[in-house]
Amino acid sequence: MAESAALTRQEQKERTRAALLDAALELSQESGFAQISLRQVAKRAGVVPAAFYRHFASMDELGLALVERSFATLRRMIRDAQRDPDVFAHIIDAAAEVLVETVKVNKAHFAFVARERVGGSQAVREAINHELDLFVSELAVVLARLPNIENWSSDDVQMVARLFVRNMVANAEEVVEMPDGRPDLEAKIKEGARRQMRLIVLGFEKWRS
Amino acid sequence: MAESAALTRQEQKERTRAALLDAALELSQESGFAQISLRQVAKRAGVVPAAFYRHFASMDELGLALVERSFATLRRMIRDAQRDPDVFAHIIDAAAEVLVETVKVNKAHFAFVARERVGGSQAVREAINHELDLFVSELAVVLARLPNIENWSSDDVQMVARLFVRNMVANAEEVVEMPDGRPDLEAKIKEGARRQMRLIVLGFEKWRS
DNA sequence: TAGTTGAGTGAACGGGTGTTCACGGCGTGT
DNA sequence: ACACGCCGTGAACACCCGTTCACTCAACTA
Repeated sequence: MAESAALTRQEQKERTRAALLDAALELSQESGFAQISLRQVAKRAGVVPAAFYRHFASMDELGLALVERSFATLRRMIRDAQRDPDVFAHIIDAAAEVLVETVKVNKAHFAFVARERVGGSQAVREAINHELDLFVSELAVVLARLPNIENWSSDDVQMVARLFVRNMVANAEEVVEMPDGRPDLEAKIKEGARRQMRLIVLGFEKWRS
Repeated sequence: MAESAALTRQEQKERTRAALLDAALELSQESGFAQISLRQVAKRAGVVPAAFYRHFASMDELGLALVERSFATLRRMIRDAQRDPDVFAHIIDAAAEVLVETVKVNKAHFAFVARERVGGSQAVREAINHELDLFVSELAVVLARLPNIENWSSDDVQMVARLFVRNMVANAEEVVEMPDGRPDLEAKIKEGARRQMRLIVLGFEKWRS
């Protein structure tokens, strides 16, 4: 059975674990994580159901691991975007662009987060909302340095950050629901996101308390 | 003829149907509509599983009936609010107030819509998103008559309506997730919704194209 | 090299699932 | 007063589910 190279015990275990995570993510795209079964996941991963327990104590635990993995890619998206000088120059156009593109590439992860944020088990829901709260706070720090905002109360900044993240999530949901190979729809979503953000930013100047 | 007990055949049937709908709504509050079973619903409704089929061909069909029922209460909320002269006078404060109060009273229906909008079966999801699109269009008609908006393009008006409905849905989700008997949290959500709407409205004046 | 460890196996269990079917009983139209 | 129609019944079916157990056998360790 030695295909490529001899695998150490640890490598093999990690590989199976990853196969289980991939299988679960894949299956949950079709019907939602909450409705897939341990047996389906094991089967798709090419493993007997009992072997599942060598890696996770329950489907809930696997779900939490998936949350972590999904938010890791989300954070990477933000980090990469901040490094790009074009993004800072035309922040709104870039944000819409980056959002749609990244969601398209990591569709499975975003679909998982969007769905399970409200539809999942209690534990998974709480984990996702906690991560999103962290995300709002991170964005608030960035926003607080913008010209029109620098002397707002921190409550107000937090509010605006929530407004943005909320819309980001909603736009991500739209991209996820979007059928493949429809560049027209994609452009429409991008344009919609851009205009919504511009409208919100326009309100910045006149805001008081 | 008999005033108290005797029920006509039709009345009795409708009563069982309603019991099934109520049972499903109740159970879906605890764990989500997609994870409850036909047998659980029948049991809670006080009926044998096979009897279910006298009223619905499948759980999916029952789900669609629930979507209809839930949006009926949502529409009633808007209709009632428009009749109230106070609402037109202080439109934003009133909207936040009405939203939170109505969601609190009809928690089950809003929870159902919020969850199944993204987490439900394909058919249920599509039905809900269709209803929400109708709702956006209705709101767009109302918004188009506002002073700063009256000569916007219809695309722009639709965009703003989407922004509002999106936030309404998100705020409704928050109220639904809110534990009972926490007037402080409730006030916070209300205040957050109010400020978000004010910020968006501020952008109206300066909007072009 | 011999012994230990632990990832993966295959079978078995008890229980919940959707769906079907013949049947009983009661409101109903004749 | 009678026969019909239809809602609800209870049993049966064939599945799929999560979980357990003793097991194998290859990678590791001493």
